[in-house]
Amino acid sequence: MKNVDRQIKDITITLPDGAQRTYPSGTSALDVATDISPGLAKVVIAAKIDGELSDLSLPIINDAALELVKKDADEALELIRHDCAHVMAQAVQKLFPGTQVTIGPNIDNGFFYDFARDEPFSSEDIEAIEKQMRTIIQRGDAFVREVWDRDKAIAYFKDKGEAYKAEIIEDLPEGEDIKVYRQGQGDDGWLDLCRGPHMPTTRHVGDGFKLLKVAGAYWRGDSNNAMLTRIYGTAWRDKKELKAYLHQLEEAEKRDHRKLGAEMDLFHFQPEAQGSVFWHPQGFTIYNQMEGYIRRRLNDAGYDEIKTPQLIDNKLWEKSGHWGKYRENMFVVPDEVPQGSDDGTHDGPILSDKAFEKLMALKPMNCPAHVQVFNQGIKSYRDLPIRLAEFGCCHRNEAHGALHGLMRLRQFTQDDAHIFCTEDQITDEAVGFCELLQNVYSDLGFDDVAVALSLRPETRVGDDALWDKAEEGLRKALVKTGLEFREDPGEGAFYGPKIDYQIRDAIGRTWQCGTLQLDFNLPERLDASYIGEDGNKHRPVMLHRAILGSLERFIGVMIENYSGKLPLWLTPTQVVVATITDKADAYATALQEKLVAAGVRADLDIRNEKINYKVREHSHAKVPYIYVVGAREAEEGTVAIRELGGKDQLVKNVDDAIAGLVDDAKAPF
RNA sequence: GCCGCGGUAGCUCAGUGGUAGAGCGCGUCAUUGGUAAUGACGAGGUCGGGAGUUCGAUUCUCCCUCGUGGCACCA
Repeated sequence: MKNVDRQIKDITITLPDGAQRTYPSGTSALDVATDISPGLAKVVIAAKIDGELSDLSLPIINDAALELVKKDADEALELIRHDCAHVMAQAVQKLFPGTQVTIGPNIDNGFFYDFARDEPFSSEDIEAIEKQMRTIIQRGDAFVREVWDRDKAIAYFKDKGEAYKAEIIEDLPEGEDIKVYRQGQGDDGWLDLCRGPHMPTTRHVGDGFKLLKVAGAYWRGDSNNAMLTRIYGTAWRDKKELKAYLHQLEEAEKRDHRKLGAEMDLFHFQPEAQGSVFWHPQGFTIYNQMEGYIRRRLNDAGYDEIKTPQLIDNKLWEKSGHWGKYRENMFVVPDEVPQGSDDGTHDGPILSDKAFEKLMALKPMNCPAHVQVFNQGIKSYRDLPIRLAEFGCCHRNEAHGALHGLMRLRQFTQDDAHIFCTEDQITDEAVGFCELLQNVYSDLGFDDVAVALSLRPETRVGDDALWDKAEEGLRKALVKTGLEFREDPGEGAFYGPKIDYQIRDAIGRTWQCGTLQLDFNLPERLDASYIGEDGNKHRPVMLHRAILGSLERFIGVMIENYSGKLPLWLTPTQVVVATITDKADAYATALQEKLVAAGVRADLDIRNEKINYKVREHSHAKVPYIYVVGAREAEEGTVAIRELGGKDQLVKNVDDAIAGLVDDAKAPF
């Protein structure tokens, strides 16, 4: 056994099954594993000492609980990915001397490493790096942990030209161990500043990894800093797991709402209106169904729907504070008739110098306009709460790089509403909203909702008593609705605490859609008031709230969640009546008309094509039902129903079929 | 906005320093067929825009533009 010379005392090692073993102090986890069985020693990759993941080789000084971590453990992926990042960095520096390393953390499903290099990495470079990584892994160099003196470490990295690493060490708190992990010897040697732990050797990384993409990233995530080159990779226990993950990526790509949107003829984008949607008839059917559904829900929950102007004088935006805080995201329009020209060429300046004297802005939010509606007339405490809803079309001047299909637009429609209430009504209103939101998400097929309560930030408006009341009001509401939630101190907006709702989709991605935000600021700025029981003026509390967030974006999320196979009530074309021969044309036409009359979105396909062709085409278009009719059905007054993806047909008489379909196609509310 | 990659027919993509090709789709004709590809023929492209190099540019270079993957942003 190693380290016997350092033996001072015996320590007790407790294994997960409760068994206790005695070893000399300084024994490593690997020693323990070897002692238990040589076979075990071969498959362990790390240790958990008193619950903390550590290197196998680390000497254990005192009594400890020890868990030996094998490749099938959850923690194994962390280790594999992190080691893989080290191997990648070594490969990069071997192939591209002069490249500086910066940071390389694990992320979901993989890792990245940021490098500072003048030239970007080409796809051939990436292949070469991967090849080099395999060489390093096959060599099976041991990861060796060393603790360095701080100044020595800084000097070492500075001397090597690793300015970023030196900077990282300089920023580490005084007194923290500067740990370095070395892998390989001489020419094939490499080391990196690292918190660890690592697996025993590079060979343990295995072959379940792949480099995925190269991207730019700012040093320390700050756009004022230098742009580094980031290489993303994914790593798994073995090739099989890797393959499964890559397959999953492909599947996710197939669901991309932009791709499905084009295939299903739902909408398009074009350069003349970047970031804004051209809805096609099929897509707008979905949009209208969604809007109608939310409208019914809001109406039922006691909201009043309004519509407010698109273009509003910037004076209002100044008053609301948006001009100061949000201007760079606003589209500003001069309130001036563009200049004509006498000769009809329109060559002259479009606007006069005075154009800037009066500016209008396309609204980026609806709230100031809603306060204007509230402010009309005198409100009594008896009128509260007042809930004003609007399918508000907003324009935001988003950075070009941020635009992404329906998910991030410059013009979008919020299912927005503002509740004006008293401080005492906060909890009831929040409860009401939470319930409404849960019902809506559940109707739309999202049952996994994560809730976060964001509390007061450093800089804020409103006194602490108000914040106390507001935060407590929201907390109480969440407890009352029985929703599980997390609290995020300091994450609230400057104008009030908020609740954010995240839904999880069919492939595990999360989307932040719903929100409930208290606002102490805007009623003050825009002088909203009501007359209280005491006959005096009071400020109402304002709640901003949305369930879908953006109608467009939510439809994008729905398309991806359902892979385009939306619930029947949202599907643009619910059924196609398709004929086998033209002998059934008249019967099919009558059937389709009957369906339409019953409120079903039904198309007719009496083209001169074979039934195979029609079935294939409509299946591709994801039409949920195909009603096939031929001479037989025409004679018997029936229809052969083919469900999307199904192989069998169900023959029903026409009236039963229609009644059943109408029932299935009912909106959930 | 920043870094990288890309833009060739309606769509997906191949290709070349001598003005272009496939599959699907589209049109016409034939086919009257029973549940995911019937056959034949045909139309369709200033190869994203501009400038440069060249006898000649879709191809090479530069600029612009749009898209895209990240980063930053998302009061």
